[in-house]
Amino acid sequence: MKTYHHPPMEDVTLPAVMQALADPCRVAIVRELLTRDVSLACHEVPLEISKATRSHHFDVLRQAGIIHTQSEGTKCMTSLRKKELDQRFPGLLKLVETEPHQCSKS
Amino acid sequence: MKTYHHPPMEDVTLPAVMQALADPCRVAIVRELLTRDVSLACHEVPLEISKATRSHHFDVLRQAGIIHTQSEGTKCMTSLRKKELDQRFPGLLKLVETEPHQCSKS
DNA sequence: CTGCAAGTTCGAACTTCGTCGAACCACGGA
DNA sequence: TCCGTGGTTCGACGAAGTTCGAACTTGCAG
Repeated sequence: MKTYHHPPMEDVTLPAVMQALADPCRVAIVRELLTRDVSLACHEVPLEISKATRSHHFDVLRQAGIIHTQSEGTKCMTSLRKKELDQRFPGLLKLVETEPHQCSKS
Repeated sequence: MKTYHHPPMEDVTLPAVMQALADPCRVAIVRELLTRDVSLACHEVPLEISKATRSHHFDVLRQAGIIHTQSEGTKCMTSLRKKELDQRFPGLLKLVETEPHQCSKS
């Protein structure tokens, strides 16, 4: 059973978070988590990209402190670190939530 | 006298803005403009980078719709597109303002 | 045990980014 | 008219990021 590393929120910097959210796919992932407000398995987020790329994007978000991942059997359940994010970067998630945008595949 | 192109705010996307703010130097520039609340010439922002790189960063911020630049004699005065940004991405500038961070040169 | 489904890891190809020096341009002052 | 200052542009470079297929791992169902 795989374990994941999640950085403590105080180590997360603004540029790092911005970097993570600078990709439309990753914004789409965060939005999905925001609007459905539950844990999701990676493959449940609708994206037209390969498994490998998908895994990579979740990696980036995790290292940026934005999501939390946990193995459950053969799946890996992902949730937003919502409370912590709201405390450290107030308003950030709201930006992602309300912004009208499009999800392309790159 | 050089003129600059400034994208209309409705064309600015969240990933693009995030991308622009994903660099510590550029965050530092925006912060400087925020806290001093005036137009500044490029060279007045304290950064340990070359002229060329500085020009590049201002370019990126301008294309991302974050700053406005105007020639004045031999200088170019730069200001934040504060009102527009606050309307399109409420809370964004506040994030930049309040986040404790460090400006390294890369 | 076998097979499948969900994810991860690896390596490769490719693109984009950050940085700089050098050359250049344009304005203003002496 | 010549010079200095403030910025831009160009070309180059290495570092970093994106994407994929293929091979691998792990747990579950039958």
